[in-house]
Amino acid sequence: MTKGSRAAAKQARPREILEAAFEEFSLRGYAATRLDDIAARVGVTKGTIYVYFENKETLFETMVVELSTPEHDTTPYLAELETSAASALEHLLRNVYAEALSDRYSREILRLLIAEKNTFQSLSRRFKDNFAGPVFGSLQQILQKGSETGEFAPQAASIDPFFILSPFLGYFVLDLVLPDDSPEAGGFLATHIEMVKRLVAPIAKP
Amino acid sequence: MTKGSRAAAKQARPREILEAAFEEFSLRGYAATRLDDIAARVGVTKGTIYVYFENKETLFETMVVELSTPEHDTTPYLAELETSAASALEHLLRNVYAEALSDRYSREILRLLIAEKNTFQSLSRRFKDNFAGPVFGSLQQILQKGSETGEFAPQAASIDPFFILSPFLGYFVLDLVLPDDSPEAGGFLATHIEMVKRLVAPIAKP
DNA sequence: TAATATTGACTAACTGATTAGTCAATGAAA
DNA sequence: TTTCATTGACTAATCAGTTAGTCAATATTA
Repeated sequence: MTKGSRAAAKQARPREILEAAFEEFSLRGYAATRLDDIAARVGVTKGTIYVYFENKETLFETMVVELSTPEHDTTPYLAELETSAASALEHLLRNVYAEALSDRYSREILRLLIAEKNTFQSLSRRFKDNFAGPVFGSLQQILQKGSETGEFAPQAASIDPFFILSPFLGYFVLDLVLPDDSPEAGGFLATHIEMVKRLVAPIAKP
Repeated sequence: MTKGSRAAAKQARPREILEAAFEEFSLRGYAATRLDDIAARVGVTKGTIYVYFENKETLFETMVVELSTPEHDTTPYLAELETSAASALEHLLRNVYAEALSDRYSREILRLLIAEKNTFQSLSRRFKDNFAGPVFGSLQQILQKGSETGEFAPQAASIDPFFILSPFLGYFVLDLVLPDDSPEAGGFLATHIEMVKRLVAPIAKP
């Protein structure tokens, strides 16, 4: 709980509550989380939460929106695409992994979105619009351009962009469910890049 | 609700309750599901559930165990491995997809396991022992054998078996969260097989 | 076959615990 | 002294789990 001047405490309060909410919601899920526990984690009482948030539902939705990574910026890849489609592709993959691994919140929030998909459909839609959509779109452009210039095989343009990212999502989920069994991230990324390059490469049968 | 002779009704009751429990739990998650709603779906009252199941927790765990696919039989792949590592690999992938797509329950149960991983860790362990473990083990053997016989590149033996399956898991999860955006399964599987073959193939740079 | 006794799956109404949400009172900062 | 963020006791609703009692199906007897 933030002390100090009243103004400073009040200003810091919403973020403190959101972070405590994240811990509790990700531990227990939406329905099983008690607002009293969130309040206790901050060091205040439940009434205080209602000063800053309308109700439990709003608190949950705000937490997801505020703590999950904002929209993924895809302009760097498209710039790089002028030089080399292969390096734009590699760059995109490295960034997606880096972002997911560095972000303390996004993995658990993805799990919450999976868990609560029937209860909070609007959040899945948000995820799609802000993250999945742009990334898939850029991938599509990279595949298109690469196959046009002959850097990739012609068929590369018709690969579903999601396929390129699917090992990443699979890794993410395995690590969520069975963290002890998930391979080390660096090696996994290296294999992933290798596999994508071979998949889009012009044919050269042995 | 099953009618007919008392004996027949009693005999069918547990399965009816488990199927109703599946519908409610997968719709709302463990904590938000009401036993009254499960009972109403069967056409009985809550007390009846307690004739057959000890409590809510036991009902949930039994539902997952009874309705999820039993252990995956990997012996066919290992037999096929004598002939061709590549075809054993393809066969394994086709079977994993076929099993996941044909089973009305397994996709949603996987989602529940992801959602409840902190609450029902024992179920994740079961999933690992009965499904993930055997499949990863067979894959490991296929990669090993293929690289020994020269059918695959030498490095194939050091690929993490999970990597081979990761696009499948990614597909599964996307389809769970954003069903409207997931590619058609047949095409996805074809790309997956293609990519795995290229990944393990002996090097032949263009 | 008919009358009667027994069984046990099921119900309905209940209890007790839990928890989202409210609000009048408080007390510390300005 | 005034302000207002915070408290904590409160309500109302929800829901897991319990149990005394019911009644239709079956078993038993005559």
